[in-house]
Amino acid sequence: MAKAAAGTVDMAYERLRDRLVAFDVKPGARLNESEIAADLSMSRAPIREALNRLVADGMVSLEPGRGFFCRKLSVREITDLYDVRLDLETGALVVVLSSATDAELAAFVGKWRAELARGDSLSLDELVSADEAFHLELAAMAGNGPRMKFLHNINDRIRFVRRINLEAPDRNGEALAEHARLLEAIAVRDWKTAVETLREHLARSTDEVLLMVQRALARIYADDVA
Amino acid sequence: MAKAAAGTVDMAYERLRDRLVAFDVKPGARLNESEIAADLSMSRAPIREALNRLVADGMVSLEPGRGFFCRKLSVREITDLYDVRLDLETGALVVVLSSATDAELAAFVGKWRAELARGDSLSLDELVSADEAFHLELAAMAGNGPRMKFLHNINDRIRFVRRINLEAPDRNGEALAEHARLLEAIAVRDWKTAVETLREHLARSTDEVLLMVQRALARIYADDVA
DNA sequence: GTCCGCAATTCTGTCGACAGCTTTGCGGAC
DNA sequence: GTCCGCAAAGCTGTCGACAGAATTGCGGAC
Repeated sequence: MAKAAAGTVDMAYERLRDRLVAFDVKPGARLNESEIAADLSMSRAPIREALNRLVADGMVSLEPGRGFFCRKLSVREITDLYDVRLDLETGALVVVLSSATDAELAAFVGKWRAELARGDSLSLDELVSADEAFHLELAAMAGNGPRMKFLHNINDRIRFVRRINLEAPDRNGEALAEHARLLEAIAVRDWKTAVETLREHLARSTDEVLLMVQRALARIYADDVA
Repeated sequence: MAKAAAGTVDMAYERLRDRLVAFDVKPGARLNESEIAADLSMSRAPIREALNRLVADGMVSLEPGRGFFCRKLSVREITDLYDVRLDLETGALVVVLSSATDAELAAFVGKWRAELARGDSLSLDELVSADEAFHLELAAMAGNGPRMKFLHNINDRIRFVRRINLEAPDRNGEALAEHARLLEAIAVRDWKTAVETLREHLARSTDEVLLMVQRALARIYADDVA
């Protein structure tokens, strides 16, 4: 009764993380281990191990004696995460502009020029993943593993509201334009405008985030109304 | 047979993390669950849960079917972590200088002026924790929870080599001087020199890190020679 | 002396069980 | 009608056990 192929805990971790990212579980709700175990057809042990990983990720909290709880959705946390993301991506951008080869830069710019060209024809989901991929691939060129891990963690935690933010038609057009501007600055290694554009692109006022979170909560609790 | 006071897993997590931070376990060595369980007087279950948290922290890796292994000590990872730390602390510094009240700034500056004044009389251990506390408290003033969690994680992962770096007599004097300079720039909200000083303070060349890691490895494997 | 292969041992990964705390839900008092 | 308290149910936290894979160590072949 050893393992199932390769990593039963990993599977539980990924599936639970996906649910939490999408807020399939309501914020602050308790996670019933037995229920999850039955749902994923495994024992409680691997579930608890996966949940403990998610505790370290900040995706769930553990109240001793009471169990695991879904992360709350707070304005403060989202703005904080956006701030950290800005720091990490800015740092990566500077590294990339100063140390990437011309070929690497050209490949990146070429690929994303093409992607952006057909930006209007993308569905919302495609647009959201393209947005995330753009930022991640740019940062990945800096070749810093730990930074990428932090960025992935941040992306998981903000994805839900980020998606909602991009739903606004004017906002996603704006985002595409900002990407294009950033891309052209990168193409010519224009350090200053690239950083400035990224800063403006990622800057989120508390008011804006408040709105995003409110809409997110409405979405999450929508089916309770029906 | 419920729980012991408050969080058996937490205790295992903290004790294991302390060992891993100090490289009481050799890099790449396999962690024997039964052994650890016996040592901490508990079952394997909470040990495995704690280890899974440490996987998410990047302190151990999990090879499916083979077990948990202590993190390796690589030059690349240390430089990467230093780079990320620089980004995070720089971001925090900017926030602090632009949004902290005069009273907060004065309190911080006053406290650390006094601390730095008696810097020469500190033992190495005290100096190391003072160094870490200085940076953490400064960053904490930005009031960003996630960023602090990332910084704590980074500190845990670089502490061993950081300590060795501070052992060099000239280096720790240098560090104190840099702290002092940074502190005075903060006192007058001199944004530019503060950031520049921090940058120089945290900049680590690959060669320098290579030396730190080499010394670290020598230290870790020292008892094998005897 | 070295290398290969097999057997014994060790360890992981998972499960089911159980003790005790938390919560829930009912019933009675006021 | 509301509130308090108690009993029943549910869930967590931990343990021991076991099946199967990985490693180790021995013995024989060359």
